Amino acid sequence: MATTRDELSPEAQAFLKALASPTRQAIMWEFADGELTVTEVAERLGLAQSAASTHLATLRDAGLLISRREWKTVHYRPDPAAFLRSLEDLRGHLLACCPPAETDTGGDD
Amino acid sequence: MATTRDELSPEAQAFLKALASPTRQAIMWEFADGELTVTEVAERLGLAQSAASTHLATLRDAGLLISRREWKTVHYRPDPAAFLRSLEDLRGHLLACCPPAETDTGGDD
DNA sequence: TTGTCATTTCGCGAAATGACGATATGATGT
DNA sequence: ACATCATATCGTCATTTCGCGAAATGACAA
Repeated sequence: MATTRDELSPEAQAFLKALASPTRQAIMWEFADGELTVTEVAERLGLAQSAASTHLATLRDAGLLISRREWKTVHYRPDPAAFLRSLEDLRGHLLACCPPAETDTGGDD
Repeated sequence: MATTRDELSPEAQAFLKALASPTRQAIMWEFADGELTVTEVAERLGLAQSAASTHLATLRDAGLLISRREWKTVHYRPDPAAFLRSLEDLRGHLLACCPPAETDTGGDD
């Protein structure tokens, strides 16, 4: 049983704070094309390079992205396993404190 | 199909912003006991009543809580159907942009 | 109507966030 | 060594958020 009434895991907390920003959401959606560098993200989003770097670091720290250094450039890439874990943690906590009515049609998932 | 590469639904956006606050997370976990009034939440969390009211309104606006007025007092209650919808929307978007690698360890759950 | 209780809204100051430009670090090539 | 490119970090400023107390709103009783 992974979820109690305790606080969220630090990863899930960071996950929420990271994705609460519309800018960082937009950054995440860009990764459908695969890996991206800091400069590429900055150009696509119309952000300063420093801003893109900070946001990517936040997303990496939150477990949403993985960074890989290739010579000069750093390539960022989604980490589905990690963010699915946070997502499950979050859902577990929500269902633990606030279960759907038992009188419903029955469990499906 | 509910999820495209588009932006998150406004509900899901509000959901994320609402739960990004540790204080509002703590408020949510209190609802395991059922309905709570503004004053009760303020007392349990050690918050000023006005602060509790604002946070509860934020959570309600984000679809996490439902408010029900009974005479003088307002009773708040979780809305599992709504926040599960936001959770699914969020997961759909993340899986759309960042699908788990097929060559990865393989999905098991 | 007046009075009381619970909640909401307002005003304020402190702290966090997000953007930028400028600078520092790291890696590569000459 | 120096120069260059990509990234990370720093300093600053504007905006937002979060806490509080005080005042306004709404619901009920007398």
